[in-house]
Amino acid sequence: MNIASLNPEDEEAPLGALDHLVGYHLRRASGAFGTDFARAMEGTGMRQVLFGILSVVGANPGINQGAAGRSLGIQRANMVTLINQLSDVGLLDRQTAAEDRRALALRLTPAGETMLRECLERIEAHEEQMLAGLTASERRTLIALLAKIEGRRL
Amino acid sequence: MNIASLNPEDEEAPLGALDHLVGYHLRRASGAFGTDFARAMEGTGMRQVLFGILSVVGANPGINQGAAGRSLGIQRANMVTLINQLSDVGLLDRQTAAEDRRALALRLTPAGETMLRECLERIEAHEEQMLAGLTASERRTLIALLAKIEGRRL
DNA sequence: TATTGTTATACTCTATAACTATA
DNA sequence: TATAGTTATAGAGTATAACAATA
Repeated sequence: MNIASLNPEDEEAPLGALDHLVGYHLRRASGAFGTDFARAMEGTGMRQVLFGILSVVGANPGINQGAAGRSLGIQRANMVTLINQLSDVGLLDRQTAAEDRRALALRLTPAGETMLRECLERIEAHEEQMLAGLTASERRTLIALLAKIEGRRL
Repeated sequence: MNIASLNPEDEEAPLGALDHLVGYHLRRASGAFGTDFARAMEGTGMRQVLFGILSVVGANPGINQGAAGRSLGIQRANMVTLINQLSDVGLLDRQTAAEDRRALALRLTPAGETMLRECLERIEAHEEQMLAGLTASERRTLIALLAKIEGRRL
């Protein structure tokens, strides 16, 4: 019963250079979060992007579709379908903006407010589970480091 | 000249609850890395997934297609197309494994070795740029924290 | 002219189910 | 029966270009 064969098939194979790359670990960690997020949202119809929109609109009632997208890094063209989806299920209300008749002002419906609140509860449990291995201080550090990286996008 | 209007359109709108969620910041940071990775790889035809495969195969010559996928979190079915792409451009060699005629043993071609080496150079510059705001110690911390999170996937 | 939202489109990544050939 | 690879397919995220209405 040898501990490791030359061609490892039971243990995970070493990753090579990849293992030292921040980008790789970001991708895997983000993917793991995404998968568990989907599981946590089961039955609600919410996804990461859609919840993001609910959150921003909830925090900025009457915000323009474009501005909401910009704050989330979502392109104009892609916002259309996403807003349609939220509107179609009655979570979001869109009306031509009074000051600028090109723009659409977004607001949560009462159902949208409820959905935001209920999802947030589930998400907090999901984050708690995904971050169980990290102390409160480590979680703060992690967010701070990630925020620095995001900043470099713009 | 007021600092912030009630309906912010020039500044970025606040994100609401989203801003305290690790999952959100992971997604944005990972996306930023992905975009810059693509820019850094321009002209090579390499993408994050494909480079990952090159790296693992390079570190484990003769590894089975399935084992390579498992170590990267890529499903069997999706490996097929990816390996085809690498094989089609002559970066990767696949041969029926001697010990198990169901399996395919993967190896880098000389061109694959070169591609791996050259991409790695570009990637190191790309990571350096994306992480310019972080000290060496912060980078180590970040990788360590991310690794803990990934572990929770399996 | 520039901007808001829209349509059309295409590419990548990921996921599931069913098949084949070997073991 | 189980495993390695394959095929087919579908959903989701993101990207670009071109257009209409409004500013």
